[in-house]
Amino acid sequence: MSGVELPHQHGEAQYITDICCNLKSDKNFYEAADIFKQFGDANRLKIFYLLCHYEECVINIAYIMNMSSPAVSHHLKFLKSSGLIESRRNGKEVFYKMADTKESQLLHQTIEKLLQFICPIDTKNTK
Amino acid sequence: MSGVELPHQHGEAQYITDICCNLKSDKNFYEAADIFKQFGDANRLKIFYLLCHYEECVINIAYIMNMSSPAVSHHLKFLKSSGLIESRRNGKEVFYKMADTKESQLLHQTIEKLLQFICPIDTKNTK
DNA sequence: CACACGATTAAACAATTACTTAATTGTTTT
DNA sequence: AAAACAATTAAGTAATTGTTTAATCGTGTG
Repeated sequence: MSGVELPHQHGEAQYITDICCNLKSDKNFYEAADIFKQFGDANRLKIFYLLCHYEECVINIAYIMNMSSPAVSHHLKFLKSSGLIESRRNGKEVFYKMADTKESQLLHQTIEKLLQFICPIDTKNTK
Repeated sequence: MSGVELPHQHGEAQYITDICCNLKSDKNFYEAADIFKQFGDANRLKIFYLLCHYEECVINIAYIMNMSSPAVSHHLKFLKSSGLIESRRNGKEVFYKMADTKESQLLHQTIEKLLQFICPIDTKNTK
């Protein structure tokens, strides 16, 4: 994978090869995109944000989010499929919280920073 | 906004109020979700990643991505609408690159880290 | 000015997604 | 075992999205 010939030459063609190599290995990008996709929906983003701070059962999440249980369950399943949250059953209830992984921590940090950028005041006093 | 009564009591109800307050201010989350949405598509993620490293014209991006110009143009418009990339026209060509903003830098960092988590080997030698 | 080329837009389509309601599963209590 | 409650799954639907092809816009050149 050396000597990529681009249609237009702008002087960076010799370096672009490295990036091309990375871009060719699609799999990693699809996996990363799958994680970002989770936060592309505001409700799912809010649920994850909530679960970064507290462990909660579906009923309470639904109440806080002002959503139906099935809708919440759907989002939780989605988030869990990407390994971003984890669950434990306690009797009739299932508790969800942020997964204890590098990915989740990274994304949580990113979300906090992003919210600060978007509105410094609103997030100033966040616990 | 004090004293949120949750359907189920698990001992954290008194703290959950703060988070509820944040969650109520939907606008910020929708704005954040809009940014994450950009990276929920692998092709758009790759395009942004590319533009974090190089400034390129549409034809070259399309060639590298193995996509049609209209498809690329569509994604570029999408990315630009979120302020993640910027463009300049030079003659017949329009060059795109990562925007010089906190948001873009944050997301770029996050993407790099995430790719490392996903596959440490592939991204070890990335320039 | 006509033409070529790069980029964008429009229209159309297949695929995906988020939600609702209804039905089902799993667990606890009586 | 039956009833009650929490959670999930299924079916269906409206809305959104990513892509293709064709047409249009902008800029530079013969």
